[in-house]
Amino acid sequence: MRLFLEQGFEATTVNQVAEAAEVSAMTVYRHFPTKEHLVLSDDYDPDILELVRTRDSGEPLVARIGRALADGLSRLSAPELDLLLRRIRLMLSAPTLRARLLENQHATQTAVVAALRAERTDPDWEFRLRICADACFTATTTALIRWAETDGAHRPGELVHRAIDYLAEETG
Amino acid sequence: MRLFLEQGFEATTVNQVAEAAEVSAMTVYRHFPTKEHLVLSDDYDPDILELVRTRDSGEPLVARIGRALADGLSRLSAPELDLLLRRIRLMLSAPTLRARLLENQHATQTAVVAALRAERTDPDWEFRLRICADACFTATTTALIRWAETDGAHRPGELVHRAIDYLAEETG
DNA sequence: TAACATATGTTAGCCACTAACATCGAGGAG
DNA sequence: CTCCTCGATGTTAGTGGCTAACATATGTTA
Repeated sequence: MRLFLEQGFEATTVNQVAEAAEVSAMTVYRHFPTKEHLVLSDDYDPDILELVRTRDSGEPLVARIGRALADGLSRLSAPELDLLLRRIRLMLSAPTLRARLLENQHATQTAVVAALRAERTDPDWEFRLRICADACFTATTTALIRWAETDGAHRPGELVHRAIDYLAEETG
Repeated sequence: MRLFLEQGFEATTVNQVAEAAEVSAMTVYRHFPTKEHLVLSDDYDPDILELVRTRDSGEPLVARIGRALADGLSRLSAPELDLLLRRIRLMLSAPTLRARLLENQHATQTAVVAALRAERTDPDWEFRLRICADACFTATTTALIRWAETDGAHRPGELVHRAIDYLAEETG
């Protein structure tokens, strides 16, 4: 992270990271499948799933998933938020990173869908789930980007709440 | 496209594409910035923007953008749909392609936001726009994926309409 | 005909990433 | 204590995406 922030993501080679970590480049690749994974670890999934599962299943899906994500963010500690902020800034600077993040987000969305899939048996239930989960995740990401752009002024959980509210207002 | 479909995206080298096109690899790179761009051309943007702009600005945002996307898809000809279907299938098979598509989608979303930004001056108007545009674009993509998974059974425009409806039903 | 612009080819090189094999250290079996 | 095994690490060589620098050709304009 230090090297990436100092020199930029693309300008930093994996060899430099390996050198700074006092290991060989091969070792880096054994622990992180790609250079992007050095930035994006994505270990929030279990918490998110737990939050979504324990919510009232009577709520509309968007509220249920969206509020879960917002609440999850609200619980992060200051240092966790700090790391998150740095990651987002990096992400905004390197297109390949942004692409990977979107893919990560998609993976988490898939996990959420899998967790809720069994709740109903309507033929289109999974389709419905995917639509709503996607809307919530992209809203969250957009809120986080706004958070980074405004230099962490507001609380991220609050921004996500607002994003979900906007979505509700603009849906006829 | 032929080589990619025959051998898979990752197994096909740019050199092979160049050879099949009877040009040098360098020429390929001069026309397509990356290997992924050989699959993802993304020239629908102008049509989408036009459709969104000419819609009733009194509609809620999600309906406005979502219906525009659905209508745009409904207007595609059979060969265009065929190409689209092949692209989506390829995309689903190669993670790096999926990542790029999500990035493309984000670029289009940015264009839509830029087109509608001037309509209002509320402080959060752009934020609101981004949230809604994202929801509509991911819903469209999810609908298209479902379309590809069911082997083009339904009409894609219709699926997108349904996706937007679901989003409305599940937003409280 | 000459000058120029544009498209293409060639070569060499960087860097992310992989495969194959060598090495080394910690822990268990005897 | 010794030997063996196994897991983590290093080394080397290579593939393939992508770029830069320079050379060549082809068509256009003066």
